[in-house]
Amino acid sequence: MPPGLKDVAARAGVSIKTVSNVVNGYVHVAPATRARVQAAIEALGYVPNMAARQLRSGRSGVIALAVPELQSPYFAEIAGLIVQAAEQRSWTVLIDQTDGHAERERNLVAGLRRHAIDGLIFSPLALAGEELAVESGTPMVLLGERVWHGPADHVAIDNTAAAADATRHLRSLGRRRIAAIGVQDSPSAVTSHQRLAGYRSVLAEAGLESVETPVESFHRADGAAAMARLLDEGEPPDAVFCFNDLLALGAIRTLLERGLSVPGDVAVIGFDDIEDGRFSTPTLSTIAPDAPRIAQLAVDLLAERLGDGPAASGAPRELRVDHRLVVRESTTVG
Amino acid sequence: MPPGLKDVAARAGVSIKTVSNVVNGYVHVAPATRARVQAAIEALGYVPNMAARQLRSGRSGVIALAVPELQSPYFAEIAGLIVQAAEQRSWTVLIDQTDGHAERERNLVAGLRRHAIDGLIFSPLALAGEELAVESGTPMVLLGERVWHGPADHVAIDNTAAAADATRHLRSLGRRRIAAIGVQDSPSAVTSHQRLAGYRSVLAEAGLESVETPVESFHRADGAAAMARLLDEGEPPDAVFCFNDLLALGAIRTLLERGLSVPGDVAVIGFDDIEDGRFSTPTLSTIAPDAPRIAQLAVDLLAERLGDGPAASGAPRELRVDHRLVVRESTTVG
DNA sequence: CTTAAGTACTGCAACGTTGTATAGTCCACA
DNA sequence: TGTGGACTATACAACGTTGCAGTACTTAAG
Repeated sequence: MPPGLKDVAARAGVSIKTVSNVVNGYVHVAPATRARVQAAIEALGYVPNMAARQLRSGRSGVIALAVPELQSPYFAEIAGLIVQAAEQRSWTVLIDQTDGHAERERNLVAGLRRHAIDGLIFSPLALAGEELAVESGTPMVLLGERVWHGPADHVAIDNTAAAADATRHLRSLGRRRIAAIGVQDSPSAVTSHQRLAGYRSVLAEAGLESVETPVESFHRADGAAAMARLLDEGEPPDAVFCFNDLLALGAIRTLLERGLSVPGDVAVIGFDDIEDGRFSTPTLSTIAPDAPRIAQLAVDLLAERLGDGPAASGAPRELRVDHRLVVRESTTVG
Repeated sequence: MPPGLKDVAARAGVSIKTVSNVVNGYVHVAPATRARVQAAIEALGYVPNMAARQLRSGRSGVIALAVPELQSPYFAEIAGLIVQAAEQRSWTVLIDQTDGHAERERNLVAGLRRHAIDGLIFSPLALAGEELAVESGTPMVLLGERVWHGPADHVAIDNTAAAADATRHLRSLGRRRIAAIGVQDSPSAVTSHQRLAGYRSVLAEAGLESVETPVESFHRADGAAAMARLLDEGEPPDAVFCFNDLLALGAIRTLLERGLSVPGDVAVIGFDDIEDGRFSTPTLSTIAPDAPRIAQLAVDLLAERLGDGPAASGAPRELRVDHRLVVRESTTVG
């Protein structure tokens, strides 16, 4: 019972199509007619029916963003930024939480929502490789490392280089027993693998022994538990590179709980530059990816694929985004 | 070009309507026919077109959740929980970030997306009172205090009582100069007003002077700045009640930076029980609302309004959710 | 043997929108 | 005076789905 073009047309004394033309800003409408139609629109409070529009055009104006979890500040930040970037194109963003479940992610890639969304920005956690390469008809942009030569564009920082930067920074403090927290075995844990590779390369270069601590997931509790294990078994480290900030905050918690000083006894660096790290005690050194740029590029890339222009169907592209080392108290001695 | 009922019908040798009947689980379909149709559906990979369905039925299967910002861990958590609760009813949740802009919130309430969503769960920040009372045709559930006798259901904890609990806890430590951080003047800042009321009531009861510190917004940086002002001007407090956990974490940061001990010199309590507070140093005492229940109730309430049952159009209801005091290191002396 | 009720299936119209085709008017230019 | 073009407006047909009405057949009851 909300008013449709029909009702507006009746009130303005014109045809349905003329109202449609006014709504869509078609140029060849007489000013007087336009004014009359506008008035009718205002009066009735007409709002275009998106379902009907989509049915005709095949476009919904909705893109989906799939992230492992919103609870994680990094993903929440990315989500916020992507919503903002999408707004410039007057797209609506449907945020999908996969919880890292492979099944859920598979459904997304298979295009279960095919008809409802125009495109997908996807930060996979459980899936990698060929599984992502399914061609679903819906344009997709991947966030995070390209893991296979699938049909999708992707945007990412150079994880390996960034991890090397972080490790090198710990090295530059003169630390000799540098541990890593965040190792994951699963072949799909690409982020972990790449950060581990960066870490290893620097240690190998320096001739230091690598100390690798596995985690279940990348939350504070995992970091705290991993740190506890590190302290209980064998020689304790004098520096730790955590594969994200949450792990680092958990690790710091354990260290302080045990009466150790950060960075005095153990220097800690994280990865992501979430806001927590700017107000924690000690404040957290970290690798800061250029998140606003990641969001902007992801949306732009999707826009190109969605556009009817020539760029709509080129080869998948790989966009690298800058990162920088942010030194804070957790690695500042003296 | 994705297959439609038409294509399935052709392949199975039945009418379009029969396919529709199979898809919708209509009972009077011969098993043999059903099987044939199912096979055709599988073979073609048919997926119902939601736009067309919505056009016919008026229902989209999408509800919107509007929160001030996803960056804030409390809202991120609520969002995640609501998505889960909605999933049980196979609803999709469209998350909308208002950034606390009044204009954006007004648009939501006015039903700008009217056609695209079946219902709205709304956590208002900039709007209050009559402005929320607009009848848009789309069922709405409010999160947070009922602020006016509008046409919407709402779910909330007893903010004032919870704030009183927090303040009483500080009082029970024997503290005498108890400050509040998070005061906001704006008439729409209902949350702030209610927590302030709870705080004041306890101080008045105890005959203590109330020390009220205003903030721009509820972020860590605001808490840090407010704490700094509190320390610079006048007699420093020996306890602080922050109106949310982010403010508290910011305040703690400032205290530690200045060499004060928490809770030794100043005890600090927050509000929301976000994960950060469980791993910060010191860990943060707080008021924990029953967030899963808030989410579940909000979705259930919306479901009732959306249902065609008798409960669809009763008087607006007000649901109270439990909270509890969580004591951690930031208020544990000795 | 008729009638009623139940089962299995089909056809048509409609949801609200927009692209295409078309028709009429008015002006300018040769 | 005719002809092309720009301008204004309209009618019609789809997009994919489902509600309703209806057909044909089967079974049960009177």
